[in-house]
Amino acid sequence: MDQDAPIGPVTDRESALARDDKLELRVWLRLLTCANLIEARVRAGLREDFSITLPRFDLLAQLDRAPDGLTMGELSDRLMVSNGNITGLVERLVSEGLIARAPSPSDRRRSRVKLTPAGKRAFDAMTPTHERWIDDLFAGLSRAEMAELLALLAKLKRSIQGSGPGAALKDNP
Amino acid sequence: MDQDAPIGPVTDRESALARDDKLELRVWLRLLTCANLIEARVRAGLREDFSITLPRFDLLAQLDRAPDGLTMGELSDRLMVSNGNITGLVERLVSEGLIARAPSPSDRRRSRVKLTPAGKRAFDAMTPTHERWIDDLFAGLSRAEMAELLALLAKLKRSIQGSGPGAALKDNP
DNA sequence: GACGATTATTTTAAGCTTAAAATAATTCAT
DNA sequence: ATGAATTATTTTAAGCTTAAAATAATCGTC
Repeated sequence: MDQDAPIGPVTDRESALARDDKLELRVWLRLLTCANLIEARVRAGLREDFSITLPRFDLLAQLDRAPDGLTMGELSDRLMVSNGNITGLVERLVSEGLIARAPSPSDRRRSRVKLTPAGKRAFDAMTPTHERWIDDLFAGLSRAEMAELLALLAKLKRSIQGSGPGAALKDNP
Repeated sequence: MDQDAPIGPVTDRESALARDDKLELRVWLRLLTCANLIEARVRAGLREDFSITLPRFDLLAQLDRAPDGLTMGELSDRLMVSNGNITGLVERLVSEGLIARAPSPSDRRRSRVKLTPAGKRAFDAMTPTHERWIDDLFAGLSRAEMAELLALLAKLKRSIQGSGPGAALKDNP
């Protein structure tokens, strides 16, 4: 028996943090908790309703937004996973007939990956349900709160990208 | 030929979303982007500076906050991973000598996992550096902004837990 | 106190993920 | 043009992760 239904008080990574801990750490752990909770719901929904995994869905979603297809490297960037990861993921989706690979004419190192008609159809069948799940998960927030959250996350994203490796040697204006 | 410089603008999952897309989806994807970026930094830092993986560090961190140790199930809840996952993670950390398992005297199904002195020492050696990484990543936000973000994420967390499976049959006040 | 239901954990099979090394094609400065 | 450096991708080995089934112990009830 699996016991993964989070009924009752959830005791996650961040709930146990004493309240005098560092603010940065608390925000990070709460952010991680939210991301994990949402991801778990979406993953379960995709499996139960569509028998597909989250990584495969994410890859299809990227291709759906790119009518001309994407290279392996572009997929790796957008999904924020290692390039070696994409190789296997693409292989599995090709063998399922949901995507197709074609060598790039100009650069023989590259290949371009596209949705097949079947892949497009499969993705379109999942989108409305997926969007409903997300809407439900955010139902407790007003549009103003979501906008505020979006803005703060944008600032955080810039902060992250401004720190770390190469922060000093940026050549951007 | 690629217009994407290695340092230049990052093209991740959410950057490509048209701005008329649903607000909920945009917040979710930006949240995911931030979580992925932070996780990647921490993962790389732990590997480079301490030769440890993120899951192992996370498990040690949970045990550090639990002087009396935790059961396998408690670890699974707190780290928000499957119970089967914990089995292997604990095995590896036991074989490294960083944690120890002891059968629960009252319930022979359970076992209690604790940090060993070596594990405590190893974790204490990593903590300050880890905290510095997090502080750096959040350096672009004021304390007020972090507090606001923390509050919005708390609201989101409640929203998530209030939706989904069993939302109607909650027995909590 | 026996028995069905519940709970804690492990096992299994498959898939995901990473970092590092390897392969192969392109670019660039001679 | 040649060769060094760069870029795109695959391979490899190890580890992580999940869902589902299996095992085993406890609990509740009669």
